[in-house]
Amino acid sequence: MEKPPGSEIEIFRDFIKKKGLRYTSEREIILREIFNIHDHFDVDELYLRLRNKGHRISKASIYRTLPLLIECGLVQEVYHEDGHMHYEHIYGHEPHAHFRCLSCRRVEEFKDQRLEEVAREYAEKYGVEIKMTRFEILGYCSTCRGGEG
Amino acid sequence: MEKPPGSEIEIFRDFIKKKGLRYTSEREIILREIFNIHDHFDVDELYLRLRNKGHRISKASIYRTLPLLIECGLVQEVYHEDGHMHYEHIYGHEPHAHFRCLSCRRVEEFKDQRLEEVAREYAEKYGVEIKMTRFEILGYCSTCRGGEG
DNA sequence: AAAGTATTGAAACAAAATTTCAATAAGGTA
DNA sequence: TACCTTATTGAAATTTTGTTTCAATACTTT
Ligand SMILES: [Mn+2]
Ligand SMILES: [Mn+2]
Ligand SMILES: [Zn+2]
Ligand SMILES: [Zn+2]
Repeated sequence: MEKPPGSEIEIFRDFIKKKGLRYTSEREIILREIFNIHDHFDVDELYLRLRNKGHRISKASIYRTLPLLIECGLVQEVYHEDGHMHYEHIYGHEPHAHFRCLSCRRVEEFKDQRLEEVAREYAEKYGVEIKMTRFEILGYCSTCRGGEG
Repeated sequence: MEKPPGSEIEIFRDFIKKKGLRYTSEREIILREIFNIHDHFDVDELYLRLRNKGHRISKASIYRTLPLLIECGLVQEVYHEDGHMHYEHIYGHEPHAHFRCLSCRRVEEFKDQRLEEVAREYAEKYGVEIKMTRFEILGYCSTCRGGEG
């Protein structure tokens, strides 16, 4: 086991400091809430959760903070659906792929060693530096297939 | 070699008919233009190409036609960037994955047998019906890595 | 404490995508 | 062919997502 470099809070604070930015309470509250959501989420859901907890953080701040969290590798864009992006926190989770049902919209996660292999080999062969990979299967889940969907 | 079921035009016409819709000249012109674009494209680019050829087809019609082309498997959403979706025609092309450079925005295609294997095995194991798969590597290309990007 | 600068929320703005609606055209029937 | 029914179209309005502006404020350094 490798020792993890620290909590998401530490990582984010260090990242923010290293960029010469300011570690504000709004940024930390957004980060904390994202790591309380153990599911895929969108900006609206995050905003409403914060509001319901009494935080008065604007959507503008959420939209400004998300790219920072993505840049430092704590959060990922997962998929674009219904006209907006869906995210997830990834720090502390193993890489995984997604199956999305086009009918009921259910999203399932799964792991497969080979996906990282493919990416690693591509990076090796073409000399690119990988920031992230994304593998999605879109189709109809066992419940929905054959139905009217 | 399997005999292909027909040209993209035939496939689209049959699909439209089977759905009880009407095969209009606008829909065919959009389809033809998409299969003239041998690259990833977005709605605006497609619209301008049509206009430059003298076709007066509205963006509304493009936005209405794209989901039909996707539904019948001729076209795919490739990636969402700069606030809008990017597409490609896929009929007649082997499945492929994409590398996208986060700095110069270059997009490279590559094939890997294993990706379809992973999807096939997932489908088998969980009884889902695959409509499409998508594999992306995001990172920095050999030119951009190390640079200011 | 003062100066300098990044961040914030609110509102204005920009852009993407969808919807509305009257005119038109496709496709079926006589 | 002429006629009928109904889906489709373009243009404009609308909705929604995401970005930018800007004055107030908070952080950081001197
Ligand atoms: Mn996930
Ligand atoms: Mn491609
Ligand atoms: Zn389903
Ligand atoms: Zn590059």
